[in-house]
Amino acid sequence: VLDAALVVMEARGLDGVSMRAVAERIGVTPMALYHHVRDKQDLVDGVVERLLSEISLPAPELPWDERLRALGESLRASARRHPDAFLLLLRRPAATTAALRVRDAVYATLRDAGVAEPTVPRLERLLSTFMIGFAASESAGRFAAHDRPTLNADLEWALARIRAMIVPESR
Amino acid sequence: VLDAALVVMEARGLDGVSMRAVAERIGVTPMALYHHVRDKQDLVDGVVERLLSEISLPAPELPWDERLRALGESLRASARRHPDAFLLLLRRPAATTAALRVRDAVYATLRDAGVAEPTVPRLERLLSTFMIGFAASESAGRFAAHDRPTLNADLEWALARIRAMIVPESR
DNA sequence: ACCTGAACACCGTTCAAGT
DNA sequence: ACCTGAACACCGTTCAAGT
Repeated sequence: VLDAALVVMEARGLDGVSMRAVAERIGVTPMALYHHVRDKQDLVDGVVERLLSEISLPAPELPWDERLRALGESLRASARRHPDAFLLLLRRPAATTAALRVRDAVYATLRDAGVAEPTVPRLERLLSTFMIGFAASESAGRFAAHDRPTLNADLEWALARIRAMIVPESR
Repeated sequence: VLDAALVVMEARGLDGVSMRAVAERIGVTPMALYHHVRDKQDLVDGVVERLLSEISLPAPELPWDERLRALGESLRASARRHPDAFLLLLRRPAATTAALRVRDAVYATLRDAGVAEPTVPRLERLLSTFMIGFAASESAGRFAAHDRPTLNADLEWALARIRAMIVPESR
C-alpha cells in the first residue's frame, strides 16, 4: 500500500505522489486507495512514518559519542534518499511510534553519556532539532553552496562541542 | 504583486496560494500573473524572500548574547506568522539577499562575542540551522506536545550552553 | 508592455453502483 | 469488504489573440 507511494516518490518526487499515480502503480483505480487510507494527508503521513522506521540505530555497545555520530549519519542518509518527505518530519508531532523508537535510542545514548536524568529529554529535543535541521538543509537545498567535506567538518566540530558540553555536566 | 500572495497565504495557508486565488485577490485573470512572475515556483520563492526580509534585526548596541536571543525570537515570531512558508527556508539556498542580511547580522554578533574569525561562518551555519529547525518544529507541529514555557526554557538552556561554548573559545 | 479566453492535462474527493 | 465509473470543483500552464 505505502510501498507503492515510496516507489512513486523515489521516481517522481513528493509532488509526483498523487492518488492517481500511486493507484496506477498498484494497477488499480484511484478510488480504491480510499479503502486503505483516509485521504491523501493520511497517505503522506504513512510515507513519513516509513521513512522514520527505515533509519538504522547504532549498536548499543559502541561508545556514546560514536552512537550519536552514527545516528546523525543515519538521519543524513535517509534525508538524502527522500529529500522532500524528510522536510515533513517537522510538521508531524514527534510522538509517532517510529519517532519514539529513534527518540528512545537517543535517550539511552545520553544516559550512557552520563547526562543527568531530568535534562535527558530536553537535550534530546535540542539535538534532534539541530540534526533534523542540518540533514534537511543539506538535502533540501539550503546548504547548496557548501560541499560535503565542509558539512562533514561542520558536524565534527559540532560533535566535539556537544561532547565538551555533556561530559562536565555529568560530574 | 507578492503582497497579494502573502495575504492569501495568511488567510488560506500555503496550499491556498494558487495562481488563480492570487489573481482573484488582485482582481485580474490568472494568466496576468505570468507577466510578473516566471511560474508558481518563482512566486513562492518571492514569498519566502519577503518573509525573510520581514524579520527584525536587534540593535547592535545590545550585548551579543541579547542579540542572539533577539534574533532567535524574531525567527520564532515569523515562523508563527507563516508556518508553512517558513519550512521552505530549508529548500532555498541560504544565499539570497534577504538571507545574507540575516546572516551578516549573526556574523557581526559572533565577532563581537570574540569568536575567532575562521570559525565565524561555521558557527553561524550551525546556529542558524538549529534555530530554523527549532522555530520550524515549533510552528509546523513537531513540538505540538510541548507547551510554550517548556520550549522557552529549552532555548534558554541552549543559549546558556552556547554562551559557555563561545566565551572560553575567544580567549 | 500588459492583459484575456479558451483549452490541455492534470489534481483530490464524493457518490452511487457493482461483485 | 473491496473495487469501479462518472462527476465535481479545482489545479498550473500554453497559446493565440486582443489593447
